[in-house]
Amino acid sequence: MNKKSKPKFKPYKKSSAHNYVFEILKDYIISGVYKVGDQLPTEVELSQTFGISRAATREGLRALEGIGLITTVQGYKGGRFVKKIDSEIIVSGLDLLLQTEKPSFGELFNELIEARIAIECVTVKMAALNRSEENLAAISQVLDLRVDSKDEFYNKTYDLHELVALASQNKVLFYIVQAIRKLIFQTYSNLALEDNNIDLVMKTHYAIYSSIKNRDPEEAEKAMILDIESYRNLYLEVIEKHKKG
Amino acid sequence: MNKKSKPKFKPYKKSSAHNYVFEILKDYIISGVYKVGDQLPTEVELSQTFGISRAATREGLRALEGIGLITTVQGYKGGRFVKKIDSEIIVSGLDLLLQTEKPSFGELFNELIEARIAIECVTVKMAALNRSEENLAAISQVLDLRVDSKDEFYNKTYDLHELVALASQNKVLFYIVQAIRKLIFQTYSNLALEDNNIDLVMKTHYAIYSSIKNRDPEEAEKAMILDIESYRNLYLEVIEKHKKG
DNA sequence: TAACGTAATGATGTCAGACATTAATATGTA
DNA sequence: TACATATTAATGTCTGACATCATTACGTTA
Repeated sequence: MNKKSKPKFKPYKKSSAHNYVFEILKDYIISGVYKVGDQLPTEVELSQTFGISRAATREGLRALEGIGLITTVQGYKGGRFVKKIDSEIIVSGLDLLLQTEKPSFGELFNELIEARIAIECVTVKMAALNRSEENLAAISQVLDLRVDSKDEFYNKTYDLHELVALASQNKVLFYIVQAIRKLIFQTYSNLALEDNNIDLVMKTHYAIYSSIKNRDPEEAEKAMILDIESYRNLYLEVIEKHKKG
Repeated sequence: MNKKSKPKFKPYKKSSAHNYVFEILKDYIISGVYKVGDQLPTEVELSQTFGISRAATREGLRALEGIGLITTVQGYKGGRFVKKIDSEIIVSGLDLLLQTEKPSFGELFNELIEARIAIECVTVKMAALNRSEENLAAISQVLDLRVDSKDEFYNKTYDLHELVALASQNKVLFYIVQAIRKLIFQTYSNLALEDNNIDLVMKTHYAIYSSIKNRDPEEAEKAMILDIESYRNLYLEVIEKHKKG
């Protein structure tokens, strides 16, 4: 949003000042008055328009930062900026939730993989039934990408599963799939995967693609299970080595 | 935690003061130094032990409040208290995520219900396979509860689906089921459901129970679909009336 | 004695105003 | 041209005072 055409805020009445800042700005962001990447007014401007102190304003902004709606940049050309809302804001919460149970390294991994199998088997079936031509083209494009390194390969994998979830035409499931996958990769990112199974994974990916293309939910599910299970085994091998080494 | 045996914090060095407060206290809460319901030291105490100002301390606390880890109580006997971490911290994020797409009332509802069907069909099958005797007893107990009012009835329903998800023995799926259900109920809580279908719901609930008891995943899935679909229809009727009225 | 009003208490909430820090940019000098 | 320095505009921090809120304690009165 252009800073010159900024909206006029009403000064606050009830509730606390900091909470008022939080609520109002949250509404403005959600309703799109401030869009992704936009800079919010400065602390001083906000406190003036709200008619409250800078300290209270900052507390409200800090809460907004906490829920992941804005980021803060210090220095010249700094300020508060509206963040892109993506599945990340679920990931941190899900992580907290699971950590409170204090599961072991392997336990958590298995539960996450099981959850992936459970949900992604559904999304891949839905994708086979509901996918558009655009969905199919996008998936095909990712499969055709030239892969030069192991890392690139796993990034590509990342995209494929997201695109499949997207093709299910269900946003709820799409975000949940994303969140679980992100959590897995961020939790176990320290594990360096071997690249001896790349051929297998490429086969299963192609099987997923073609079953979606052929609108064959049963085949799609089988391929998805194979794919995720092969991932699980890849990781489990490394985890085993990790324990021994 | 007993306030008298409070941990000694190291004064902060790098990163910002408010962020230090946020990170340290978050760690203390996650690692269980401060447990659910415990009162944190007061702002003044914290700022003294951290060696920073009250203002910076408050900002850190506000961020902790933002992510839902603590609550603030004003007045005598007030203070900051550690909140119970439950699926609520995903619900708000998921809500934000879905709102950004600006779906219509009915669109969102259908996607949420579809997601429920997708995931709860899996959890109920897993429950049929993995449930313990304790799980079964808990479900049975909820079914036997005397129900005096419509509201009570729907609370009971709430418990049943949670218990089934719990019986799947997968925490990830359990929390996700909880989150989706909470989001539905909080988004559509203004809709007063008719009670003319209670008999049907009780039947499907019993069917869910007995198929879990008999360790019959196929029957369990069928019953679950019936149950959620009947819910969907209940709501859709009301939504239709809502549009007309 | 019981009921009610009021003061004390201890926590968070708010304020004003100063100065520190940070990082991009502009400027000046070798 | 390249490098060092000053400027600038934002957030970061500090201090110390006062306001508000909600529980508890107390004291007065019917």
